[in-house]
Order: sequence, then structure tokens, then C-alpha cells
Amino acid sequence: MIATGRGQNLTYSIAEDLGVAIVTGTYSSNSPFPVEAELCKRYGVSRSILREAVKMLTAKGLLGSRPRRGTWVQDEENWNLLDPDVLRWMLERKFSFALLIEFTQVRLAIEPKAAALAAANAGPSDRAAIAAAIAGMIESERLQDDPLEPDIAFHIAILHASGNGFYSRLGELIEAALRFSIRMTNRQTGVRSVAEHKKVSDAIIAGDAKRAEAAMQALVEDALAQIRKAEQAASPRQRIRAAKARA
Amino acid sequence: MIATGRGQNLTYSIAEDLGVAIVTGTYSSNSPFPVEAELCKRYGVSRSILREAVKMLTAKGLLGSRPRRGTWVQDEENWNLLDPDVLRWMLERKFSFALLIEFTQVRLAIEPKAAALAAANAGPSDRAAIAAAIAGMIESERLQDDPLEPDIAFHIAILHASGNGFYSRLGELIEAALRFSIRMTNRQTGVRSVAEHKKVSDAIIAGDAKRAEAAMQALVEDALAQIRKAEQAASPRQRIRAAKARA
DNA sequence: GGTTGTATATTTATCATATAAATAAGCATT
DNA sequence: AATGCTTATTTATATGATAAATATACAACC
Repeated sequence: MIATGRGQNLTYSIAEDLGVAIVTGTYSSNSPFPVEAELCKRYGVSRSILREAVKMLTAKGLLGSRPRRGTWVQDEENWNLLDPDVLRWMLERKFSFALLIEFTQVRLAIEPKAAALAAANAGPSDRAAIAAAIAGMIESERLQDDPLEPDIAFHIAILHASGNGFYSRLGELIEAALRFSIRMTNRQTGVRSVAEHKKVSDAIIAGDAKRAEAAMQALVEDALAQIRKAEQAASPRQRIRAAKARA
Repeated sequence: MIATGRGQNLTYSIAEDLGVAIVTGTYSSNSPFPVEAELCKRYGVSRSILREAVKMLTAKGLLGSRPRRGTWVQDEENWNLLDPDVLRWMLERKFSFALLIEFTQVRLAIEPKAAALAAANAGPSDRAAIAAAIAGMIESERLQDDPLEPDIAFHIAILHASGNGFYSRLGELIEAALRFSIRMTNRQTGVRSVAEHKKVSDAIIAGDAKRAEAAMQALVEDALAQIRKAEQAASPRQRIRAAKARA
């Protein structure tokens, strides 16, 4: 039996539950994956529901199935890491600094280019969204508040302003990563960070692609440095924390 | 009734067929999506199959569904462009130079960084794969053969050698894009291109990250330039070709 | 011994039908 | 005009069949 709280319905709940179980290694490509009937019994649902959940995970590259051979967990290299659900499951439930660092390398590749494109292409509403995010950061800094939400909004607004659909789609992934990594990095929230963000914004508004790219690169490199620092600080406790996350 | 040839089974065939229909605009977030019963009749399959196919597309962000409200096509901004199937469907069936250019901008962001990381991290087998790809390019150049396969292998080997799982996952997408874009760009396959590739390879083998990054950037910028040139050349015929692709 | 073919059992694939739950739309009430 | 109720439609879920695929074990053969 599974609570239907998380998802909108049973299928989603079970897909979520199985997805998390897979990325955390409860099932793996070595160990056998339970047979349909067994999972139906375990979750107390009909075959329809269970099969639909399995198909969703198949679509994300986590599972495969064949008659008589059963259902199996795909090799990790087949997982769609760039699927928002998969990334979220991995960050939230199977956290490792290595994973966060690898994703931040993606950010380091994309976001400066996005800022450069945004400087060239941003329309009025894009500029307004970027400006609003900066205003929000300044405001929460004044109130000694957590600037996470405007920070996320800032990065998403720039990705969107790039006019590149692929960059936009990364926004959701970056949101997951930011929302999660703040718990890990105890990042600085002071004047300096806001000023660094504003540099990017100013360059974009001014239409200066080169400067926007450089400023964004500095920003993400800074984030990467903080993650590495947190990794150093945490490494003695990492195993314990990882074990806790698994529970 | 639908032939089961393409996919491994009915569910996959229908997911593929519906997926293509969605990205090509046969159904859209404006126009109504057929009701389950209608689609079952149209494809001549049971509800189970149809629902599983719909759930797969839901997992890729293409569809949504609610009781009484029916099934609908999600706004395009919710589509998982970074899903290999979705990208393939779009490139093959809804080709536009804008899309190819946007994806090449992703390559332009990622691949130089991947080359830099590969220069630092590539292990013996990675190096061997890269060298083999170059050898393959030289060989097909000697035989006046199409170097597409070794070219693809080259890019994938470098992404893999970066040691970053997210970069690796882009390999599949880049393969789809390369395999497709060659039909569009009539790219140069001569000595110059092979030499440019070898520059990247040499830098990686030498462990020179900076040089590898620069060489790869030149390579992808060149590809982007060729696409833009092809776009200029093709624009008068573009509408005809797009219409043909839709058929 | 090793290869190749065959029978069998297991598991997913597919189908058919039924009931439940959610909700859009129309209607009635205020 | 706003609100609440009724109804019809659609997906969500359950159940129980049959079909197809294939891993496994075994038999036959060279």
C-alpha cells in the first residue's frame, strides 16, 4: 500500500517510489528486479497501475523489460540524467558531491553562453524578469532574508532570455540543483554575491555579451569553488550523511 | 492498426507514432487531443497499450491527463528537449535550421569544456577510443569514404573521456544531431576537417586542456558556420522540404 | 564433448470488461 | 451575477483472461 500524497495519482506515486529506489541502489542492474506480480502485491495496486509506472521509468531510461526475462534496471549510463525527475531523485536521495560538481560543470559550460546570448537577444519582458530578480535579491539582502528564490529566478530568467530552447529546459534542472545545493554549501549570501549577480545583469541590460559571459562565468566558478570547499569540510561526515539520505 | 516494426512492441510503436504526431504539430496544446477510446479504435489496440504509450509520453513532458478533462498536449516549453527520443523526433520530423542551430549552441558550450576535461582526465581506454576514431577518419578520407561514423565516434569518445556523466549523456543527442545534420549541410569532408579533428585529439593526448578546448571550439564553430551557410542556401526551398518531412 | 535443436515453464504483452473517482458543463437556486 | 447542485464524460483503477516471447533444462545428434 502506498500513500497517494506525493503525486497526483497512484501511478505517479509508484513511479516516484520506484524511481527513487532505483537511483539509490535498492535495485540495480546486478540484483534482480521484482516481478510484476510481486510489486503489485507489495504496493497493493493493480497490474495496470504498476505497468504504467514501469513504462514511465522505462521512458526515462531507468528500466527495461521483456517477456520471460522480466524487468531490469538499466545500466546507469542509460539513465536520462537530464530528465528533471531523475536528476531530482539523484540529488535529493543519492547525494554526492561528485554529482553536484559534475552538474555544476554543466552550468559552467552553459550559463556563461546563455548570458552572452541574453545580452544579444533579451526582449523587454526578459530584461524585466532579470531586473526583478536582482531587485528581489537586493531586497532579501536588506531584510537579511534567504535570497534563494530570487537567485533561482535570476538564473532561470537568463536561460530563458537566451532564446535557446535547450538552455531554457536546463532551467528546471538548475532550479533543482540550486534548491538542493544550498543545503550543502552554506553559501555566502552577503553583499558580494548580490554585487556579482548584478554585474551579470548590468552587462546583459547594456547588451555587452562579452562582459555578461565573463561575469556569469565568475559567478558559477564561485559556486563551484564553494561546493568544493563544502566537500572538503564535509568529507569526514559524508558517509554518515549519505547513509541517512538513503534511509 | 499500426505496424509493430519500428519498436520492439505495440506500446513503443504507438508512443513513437504519437510522439512524432505531437512534435510535428498534428496535435497541439490548442487543438484537442483525441480521447482514449478514439485512439484505441484508431490504432486497433486495447486501452492498456494505449495508456502505457500515453504514460511514456507523459514522462517525457509531451502529454498530460486528468479524468473528465481528457488528455492534452503540454505547452512546448514543458517538453523534455533533452530526451533523446524527443530530440530525434524533432530533428527528423520537424526539422528547422533554428532548432539545429540552437542545439549546436549547446554543443558549442559543452564540447570544448569536455575536451578540456578529457585532456586532464582521459584514461588509457579513452585515449585509445579517441585515437581510433581519428584513425578511422583518416582511413575513410583515404578511401574517399563518408567519415560520419568515425566522426560521431570521435565526439562521443571525448564526451565520455571527460568523466562527467552529464556530458556523456549528451553523446546520444549529439549523435542524433550529427547523423541528421549531415543530410542538411553537405559539409566538407576533406583533409582540412580531419586535420582540425586531429588537433583536438593531439591536445588531449598531450594533456593540454587549454589547447584542446580551443581546438574543439574552432571545430564546433565551424560546424555552426556550415549550418548557417546551408540555411542561407536552402531558405527558398525550406518550406517545401519541411512539408515533405511532415508527410 | 560440444553443438544444436526442442519442450517447458515463466514472465511480460495484450486484450476485454467492469467499477470508481474526478471534474467540466449545464442547470437551478438565490 | 454568483453560488451550489446534478449530470455526463473521461481518465483512474481493478480484475481476470489469453498470447507471445524467451530463459532454462533437457534431448538428440555429430
